[in-house]
Amino acid sequence: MIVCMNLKQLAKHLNLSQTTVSRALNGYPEVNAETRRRVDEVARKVGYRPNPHAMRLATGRSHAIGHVLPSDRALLIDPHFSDFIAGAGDIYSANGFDVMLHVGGSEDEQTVYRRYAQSGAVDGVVVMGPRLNDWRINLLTELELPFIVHGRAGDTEDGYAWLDIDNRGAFRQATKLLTDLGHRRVGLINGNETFTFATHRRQGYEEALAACGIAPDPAIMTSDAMTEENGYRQAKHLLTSENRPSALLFSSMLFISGAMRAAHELNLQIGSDVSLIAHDDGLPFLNAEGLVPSLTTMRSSIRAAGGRVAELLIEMINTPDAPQPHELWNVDLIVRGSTGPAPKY
Amino acid sequence: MIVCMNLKQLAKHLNLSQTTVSRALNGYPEVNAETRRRVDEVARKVGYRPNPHAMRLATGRSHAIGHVLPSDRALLIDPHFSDFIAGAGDIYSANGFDVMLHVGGSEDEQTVYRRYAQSGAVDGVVVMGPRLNDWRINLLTELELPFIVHGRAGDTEDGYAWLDIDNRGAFRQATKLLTDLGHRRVGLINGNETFTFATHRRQGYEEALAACGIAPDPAIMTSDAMTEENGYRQAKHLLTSENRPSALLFSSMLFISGAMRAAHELNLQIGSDVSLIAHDDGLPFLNAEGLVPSLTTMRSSIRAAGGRVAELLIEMINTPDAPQPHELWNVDLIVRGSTGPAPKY
DNA sequence: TAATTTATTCAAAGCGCTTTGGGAAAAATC
DNA sequence: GATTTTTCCCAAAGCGCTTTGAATAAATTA
Repeated sequence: MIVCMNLKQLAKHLNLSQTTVSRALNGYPEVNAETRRRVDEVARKVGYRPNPHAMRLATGRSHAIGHVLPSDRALLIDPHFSDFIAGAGDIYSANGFDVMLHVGGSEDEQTVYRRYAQSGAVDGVVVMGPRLNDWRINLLTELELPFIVHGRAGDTEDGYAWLDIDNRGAFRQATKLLTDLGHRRVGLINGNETFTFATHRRQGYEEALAACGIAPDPAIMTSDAMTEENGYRQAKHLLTSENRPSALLFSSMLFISGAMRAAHELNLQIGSDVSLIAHDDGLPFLNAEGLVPSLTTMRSSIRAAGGRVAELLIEMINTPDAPQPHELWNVDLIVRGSTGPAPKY
Repeated sequence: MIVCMNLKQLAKHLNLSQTTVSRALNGYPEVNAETRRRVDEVARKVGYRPNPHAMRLATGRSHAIGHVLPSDRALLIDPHFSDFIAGAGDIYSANGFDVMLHVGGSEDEQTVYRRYAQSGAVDGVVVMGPRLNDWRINLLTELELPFIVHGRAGDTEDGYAWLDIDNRGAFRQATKLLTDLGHRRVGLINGNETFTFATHRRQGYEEALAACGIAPDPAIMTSDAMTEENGYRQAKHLLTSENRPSALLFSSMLFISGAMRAAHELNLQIGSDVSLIAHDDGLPFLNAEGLVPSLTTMRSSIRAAGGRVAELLIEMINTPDAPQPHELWNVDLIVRGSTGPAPKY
């Protein structure tokens, strides 16, 4: 391993005590300005880096954030995770935080959280993909481990920190766009509704329909893992059904290519025979604008959310007594080529 | 925070010295069987968990593996990362290893590795998405930080541990399948060729063409980020070109839905007018079998690779003097509906 | 000038674990 | 029975950092 100077050596080198050097480096006030300058300079010159383990042991703070991915790997998490973490990662490293990632494995999720809390392995955790009344919230509260939820756990919004996008509003607005265009039969191809975000989306959709006096029809509403294949299957199914919808709303871009295939196969012109809108998390490998026709979307960057979630959590860790942050992000509806007036028969 | 018993308390509770308790728990031989039993039992009963920071400080081993994702986030990494880490995660946690993840941020990648090595923050790292003559290999070798590469860094295969799939063989075989079917003009829609895997794939493709006496034609070979949009654009471009290819080879499933859209738009029947083969990493949201027609693929689970890479790295860490592992995995060619005999004109 | 603050620094005591170097029984060997 | 070995356990010394409690010198106040 590489040679590495420790505090004691650095102190001797500087003819100072460890105490003073430590204080100088950590910005404590009781150290002479000139001394601090010297310490900083020499430390930089010799490339001194405090041993993180020693630091953690001494302070009890780990400067690490935990991300625990469920072992059943709900499909939601999958492609979205790397984007979220990419956003969060910038903030973490800018603040000197490490990410401790735990994926699946034999140890069950609950045990991992308990271990984290007990051992101080992390200073806080991010809860992703919350479900209705998610058990993690109770557990983490009980463990007194700082945490923030990306999303919400159903309709209880108090008692925990969260950042969510306005899924309900987005789907209300998108549905309204369609009804305004004259569509009376709008199908919903939703993600798995055990996830809160999917429930919210359905609610928004139903609210908008209700505003037009349209009763939601379960026959054209599906709730399923967000995959290309399901997109194809559900779209094909709905578009070939009796009294087929003239517009479809998708909970994810992952559905979309499948759905477009289905439409092509059925010789339905997208944007005229059938209108499509998808929620777009901004996945880098799937660009709504590049489709033909370009896709009308509800857009919200999951990456940006990752960054903000990280910021909020770090603030919470640094100021434990501050009130819990709640942020509800607006979702932009971007109208492009895949939506058009309802066809007249 | 939750109460937490430490070794000292546990020892007192057991009327033993810390030494003995520590040894009992860590399986050292010089402790009486009956004593060990007692220790284990009580430890389990009170839910004792050693403080990881203290352990790390004392042993100098972190029991953590580092994954550093480049800040420029080459698109390759993105959707594949979560799958890889899902496979690795199981192994890590089964062996008591944590994952330390670093994504982007201001600190540059090299500094992160240096920090890891110097501070012992991780016991080893996984290098993902290697490029030709990847600088990380030299750096990590120099730092004497155990590492394993998922993929290879060009044609130097010695001097570092790696696990790779036989990209060259796979593309040779796939190309051969097409030429055997009578295709004489086969297009290649490759990933970015600064990545080794993409170079190898091109080589395999060219070898198979050469075997039939076909000279590779740069006009029908592209190298680009693996996105849906690029799949569409490149396929459309190639399929509308003068003397268009009758078959296309894709480096990723991410290209595929775009390409199929293009084919549909051009009214080309997949499997007869144009044959398609894609490399399939087994991304959970994109299933080759579910497409219509089902897709002929070169299949290799990135998740399984993640698991094996983790295993190998842990072995390397535990037995530093063992020879460096090299594993080249075979890739299965699964023939489905998207390939057929070359059309006769 | 004496008494009090203030500004700097330091020695030493942890943080909770592993590990070294003994040491006292118990067992084995002579 | 005396000596050596083995078995089992312990006290204490780190690992490299932070932090407490004092100490010294300089500056201020009385």
